Amino acid sequence: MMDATHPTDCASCPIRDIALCAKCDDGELAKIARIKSTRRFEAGQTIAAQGEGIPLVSSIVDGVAAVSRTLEDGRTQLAGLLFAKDMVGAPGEGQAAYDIVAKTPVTLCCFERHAFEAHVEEMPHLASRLAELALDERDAARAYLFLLGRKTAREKIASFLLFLIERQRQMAGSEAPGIIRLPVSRDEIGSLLGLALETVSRHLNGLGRDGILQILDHRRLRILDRAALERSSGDAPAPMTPRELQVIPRKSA
Amino acid sequence: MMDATHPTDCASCPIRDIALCAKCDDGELAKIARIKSTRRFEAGQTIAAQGEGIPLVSSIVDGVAAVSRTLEDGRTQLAGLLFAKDMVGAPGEGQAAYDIVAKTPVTLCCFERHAFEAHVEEMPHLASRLAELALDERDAARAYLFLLGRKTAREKIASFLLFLIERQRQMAGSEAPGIIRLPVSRDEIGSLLGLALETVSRHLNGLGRDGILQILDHRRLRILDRAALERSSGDAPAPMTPRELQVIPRKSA
DNA sequence: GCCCTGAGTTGACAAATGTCAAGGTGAGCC
DNA sequence: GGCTCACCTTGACATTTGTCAACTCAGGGC
Repeated sequence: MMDATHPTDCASCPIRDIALCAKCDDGELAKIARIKSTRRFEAGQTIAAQGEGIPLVSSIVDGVAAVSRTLEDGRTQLAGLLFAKDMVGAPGEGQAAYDIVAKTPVTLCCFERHAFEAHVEEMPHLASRLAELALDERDAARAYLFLLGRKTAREKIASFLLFLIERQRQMAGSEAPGIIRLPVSRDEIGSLLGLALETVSRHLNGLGRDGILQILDHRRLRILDRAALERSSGDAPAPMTPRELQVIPRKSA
Repeated sequence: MMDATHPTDCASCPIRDIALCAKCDDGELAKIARIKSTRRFEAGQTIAAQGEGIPLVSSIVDGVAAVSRTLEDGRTQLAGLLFAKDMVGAPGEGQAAYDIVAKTPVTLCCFERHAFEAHVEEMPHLASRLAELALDERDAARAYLFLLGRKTAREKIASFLLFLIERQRQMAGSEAPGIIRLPVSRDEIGSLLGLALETVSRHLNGLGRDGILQILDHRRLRILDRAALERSSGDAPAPMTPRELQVIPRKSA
């Protein structure tokens, strides 16, 4: 289920400044480094399973994972993606609330749960950083909810692409500018957006036909017209006519 | 924008055991009580506005609020509901990420931000409780995402009702058992579920015609057949035929 | 090379949902 | 009482999207 442990150096850690340890000074860092290990998962491997206890607290150093749920009949429903700095098991979580599955090769920075929780209680830096990260993830989940509200399939897909662009920009240098790497299949994009995989395929190709993007291969797109993509997302930088205060109508069926 | 300040007693606080202060001992409680105040908002009032700084850190003591976003043209999109114990401004949040609007009368327990943040740094109980609450809210937002994935309108509505039942059960005694109070209009339910208000109305009445529930008035329902409601929610306690591992198909158009 | 598999694409059709429009109901107010 | 207004309901119709099915394409193993 998981690869060997690779101890690594915090000084060269790509998420040193944004991870749980971001506020720790060198002394504190040395303390938690003692209970630290690095783990690697290949695409497709389950990092944490719903209902199982997680003996580790960890953050994603590199790669993309999905928050998912497996139904009794074996089918899978996705509810979001996790990127560098996102936490996988958190202190105080008795057991995982859902599955976390690697969608690309994922590197995790892990701490032994029990020891980590003890450190949290004595290092205010760590506790408050933990709270900040948890609030960030809450806000990310909410932002994702806004991405899905009352939109057409095309708008959802455009929004999703913009979301990926934003995420990939944050962890800079991953790809040539203007290129999006899709970490998931058409079917999984459908699961993330509540659409059928055929609908995803059609609208992705539709955006291509409209000259907004170019499909390089199944997992890579080139954005040709970012402004048009934004207009397609339905996230109204808005018509100029101020209408009465009302709830957003879904753009169509 | 907000009512007068009403100092109240923590000993009789309905969220004493689940709020930010849950882990605080009497001494710590006394400390933070000094910077505490209670505020009340009427239904419809904006508690926090997107982009504005929030000078207070607070938790909902009673009532229901919505996480929402206002588009440039004045229309509103909802992305979730907030109940007792949920936080409204959190420590470390420079400014609100979205609007928070009261949907019923809401009572908040508020702390002056700057002083509260200082307390967080020196009280590990407070910091770790804050992190727990933030993680809870992250998980609630994710659970809500699962509620929306690849479902028909009827399934979404049934799931939403079950979600409300669960929330109302937690803050016990609010209503006779089997009665659901809807904190929002049909239009707002539509915004929460990504549906047209007419679709919400039709399926709500459809559930009524099927004997699953009874519409008492626009804001109150009686659940007549909880098991059938669960079956209608699409959250598969599942057909017994184990199928191949695949992504959940949307149940229909 | 060949076959097999998984993923993606495309088309035809059906069904669910959105849109438009008309009408109903209840609360508050004069 | 009888307004008005907001909210809800209901119907008819248009459109999007899902479903089913066939086909293509690329990769891996033998």
